[in-house]
Amino acid sequence: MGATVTSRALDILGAFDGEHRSLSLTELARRAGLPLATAHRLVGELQRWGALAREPGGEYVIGRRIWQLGLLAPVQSGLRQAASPFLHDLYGTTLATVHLAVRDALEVLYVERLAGHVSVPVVSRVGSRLPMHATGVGKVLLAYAPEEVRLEVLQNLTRITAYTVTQPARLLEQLRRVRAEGYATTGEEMSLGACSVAVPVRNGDTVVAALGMVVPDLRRQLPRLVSALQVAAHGISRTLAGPASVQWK
Amino acid sequence: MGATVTSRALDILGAFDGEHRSLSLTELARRAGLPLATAHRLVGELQRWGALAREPGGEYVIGRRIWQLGLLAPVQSGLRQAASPFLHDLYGTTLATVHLAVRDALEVLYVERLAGHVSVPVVSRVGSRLPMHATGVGKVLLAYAPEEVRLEVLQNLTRITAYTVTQPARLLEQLRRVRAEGYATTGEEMSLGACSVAVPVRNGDTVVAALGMVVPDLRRQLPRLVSALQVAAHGISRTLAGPASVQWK
DNA sequence: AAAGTTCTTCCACTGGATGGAAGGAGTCTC
DNA sequence: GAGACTCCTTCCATCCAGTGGAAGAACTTT
Repeated sequence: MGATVTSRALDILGAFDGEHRSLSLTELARRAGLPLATAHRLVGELQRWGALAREPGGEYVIGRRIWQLGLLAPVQSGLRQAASPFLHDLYGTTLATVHLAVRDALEVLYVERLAGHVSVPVVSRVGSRLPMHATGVGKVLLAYAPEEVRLEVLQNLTRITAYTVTQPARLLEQLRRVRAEGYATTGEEMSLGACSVAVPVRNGDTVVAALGMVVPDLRRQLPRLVSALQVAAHGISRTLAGPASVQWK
Repeated sequence: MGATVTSRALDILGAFDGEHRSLSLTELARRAGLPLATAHRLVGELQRWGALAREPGGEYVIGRRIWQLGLLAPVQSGLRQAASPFLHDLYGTTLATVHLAVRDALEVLYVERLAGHVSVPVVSRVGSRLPMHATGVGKVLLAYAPEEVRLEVLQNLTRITAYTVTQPARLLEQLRRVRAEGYATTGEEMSLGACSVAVPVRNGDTVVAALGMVVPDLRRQLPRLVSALQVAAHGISRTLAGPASVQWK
């Protein structure tokens, strides 16, 4: 094998995801790729600490202590909190689905999402990951990502809908325009019936997040949406750079 | 020593808290009680997995992966989501600080909190823990906790303000009344200038959480607040019991 | 009651974990 | 600008915590 103990414990935690919020010991062992006895021992220890909890039915779920720890992550305590009021304003004035996302390795990680009943059905959830090349926020983040990230992503442009951009050259051209014009758009590239616009959120000079909206149709209202997004993005940037908040250092 | 590898890895994670969101390797090792070399190795592994992240300055913070995992905890995905709209309604009609909390071992764990600018300054934050005997939500949770929990808590009634109830007999009497009347109150027992009311939130027959509000003065408006809280609590209960939501099993 | 599950415990062997020590890489001090 | 800091990284011989097959307990199903 050659697996460290820590990596095994982490594999157990990694066995949980949006589709698997509660797992029996056996499932957990199988998904983590560990022998039952080993999983049993590790799971016991994780549970005692509070990383996992056991439901009445005997199944394991993520524990409160992990939830609590997660609240300390900078995504949550810095970015998310700084952005929250601006997202609400945006949502209030447009009533479209609003997204805040960061780049995590080669994917988009959704940090916050506001969606009304009215709005277009969207795939993303808070905490979920999507490919960068097919989402508005993803294109923004990719446009400002380090060269090597961009190259790697361009090598693997998987098709999701008929409109997904899968030619590296075409995407590169789009990214160039994102940098030039300050916003990105998509048209049914991730899911049919959904278009999106997104703009960068900066902290100082570096782009730290992207702010986007999803609407059924862009054509008519693009300029209006872009400026609304930019106002909000600037607000977030100012808050981030601002009075070092309460929670920095 | 006799510490398992897993426990050491967890000690590292446990070194982070609300007052220590970012730690240098040395601090981390000291707080976790580990030799530097050991901490270094474990921290590296945690970072590679995404449990920790490294800031530009070289300090470690909780990583996005932990944040993401935390979103899967039942506290978050079941209770918190079910309660959210009702909390907003409550807040909207009263403009007081609103709290949702659960019992975690012998303490109150705050799951959600809405506070306006207007409201009384309060100690609690989302994810923080406070003693049960000095908070409204705590008294509710204690009143419905298993006998053994109650006994243990009663043995250690630390004084926080001049008004904190520290006599076991007096607290027991209060808890009896909580069960009889369906709500609990506090008057400056946790922090001066703040009073609170709280009611239980049930899932079926069992009390799973407490819903509370903090106000500068109770006298005049108690009945009004209690009924508002109860309406909201019932709503939450119904949602919890309800259509098994999207996210159960 | 027999044949399934899934979970828990045990224990002799072994390879991953350990941590003191030495060596970088900055930063401050006089 | 040499010396004294602090903080981080790497190395490796020793050893103890981790391992996981197997047996058995606790259920459920047939």
